Amino acid sequence: MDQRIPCLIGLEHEEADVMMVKAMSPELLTLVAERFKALADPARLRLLNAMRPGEQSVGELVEATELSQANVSKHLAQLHTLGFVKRRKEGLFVYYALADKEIFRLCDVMCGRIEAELKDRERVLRRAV
Amino acid sequence: MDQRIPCLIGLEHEEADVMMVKAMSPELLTLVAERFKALADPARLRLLNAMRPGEQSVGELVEATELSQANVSKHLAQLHTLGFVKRRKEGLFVYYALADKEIFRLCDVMCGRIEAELKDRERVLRRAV
DNA sequence: CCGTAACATTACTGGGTGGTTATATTATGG
DNA sequence: CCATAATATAACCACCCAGTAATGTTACGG
Repeated sequence: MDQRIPCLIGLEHEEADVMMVKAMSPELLTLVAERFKALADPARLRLLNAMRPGEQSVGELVEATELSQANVSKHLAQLHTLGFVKRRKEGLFVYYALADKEIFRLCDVMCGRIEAELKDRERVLRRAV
Repeated sequence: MDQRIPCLIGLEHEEADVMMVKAMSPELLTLVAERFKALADPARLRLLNAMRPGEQSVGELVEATELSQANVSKHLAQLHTLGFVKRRKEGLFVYYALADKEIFRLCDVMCGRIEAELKDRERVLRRAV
């Protein structure tokens, strides 16, 4: 799990700096994949997004996401199992909140990729005119 | 796509700083989910991991990952479509390389979560003794 | 107690997808 | 040309999983 392998830094072949990087075992990668899978669903991302302003009850999340109650509960259970959200019970209500903000760093990176892609596509379209 | 919503900063209720953050539309979240899905598979993560040292031919990737050739080709096609890898043809061979290193920032965040989780589990175990 | 409200869980089903096997494509050497 | 090597594609199957509908659980109020 903490084995190390060489890794090119500059991506371009000119600057062939090499850094030793943690090699990831297949077992670790399986765990990582499992986490990514939790974020690989629009419904779960909408739930996480709905929690940005702060903790929300299940009912509020149902309303915000326009998903069925059963569906929301199931997705929340998954997110909770993997540690993406924390729960707090208060009477009849259960409040969910983001376990940390790291999640949106991940989303922002993905959004960056998408933006770049859209910009690229736009550039190609302009060239085609 | 560039609408803004309030978002708590400190996660703890004491410091209730609020920042306006980009709200993500369901459409954007669907695109984001699609990207995460590409990373939500052990085989594809192993392929990406195998490209850390630099570009690799399909055959090399088959050997490194111990996946079938057809399987590798299919996964590479997916990763290429979503812009995670770039290809370079040279004679009979096709060389694949990471499109950028951002990908491993993502994986490292996930690894951090897993490490924390393992540490936590360990702590609970110690307490149980 | 009992009814009800909030949430969780179960059983089920349809669509999506990872893997395999077989076949197609492309390029090279003779 | 033809055989072959490297890669891509197609067809197929088994499995997983998101959504739904129904039911279960828990807590509150009267």
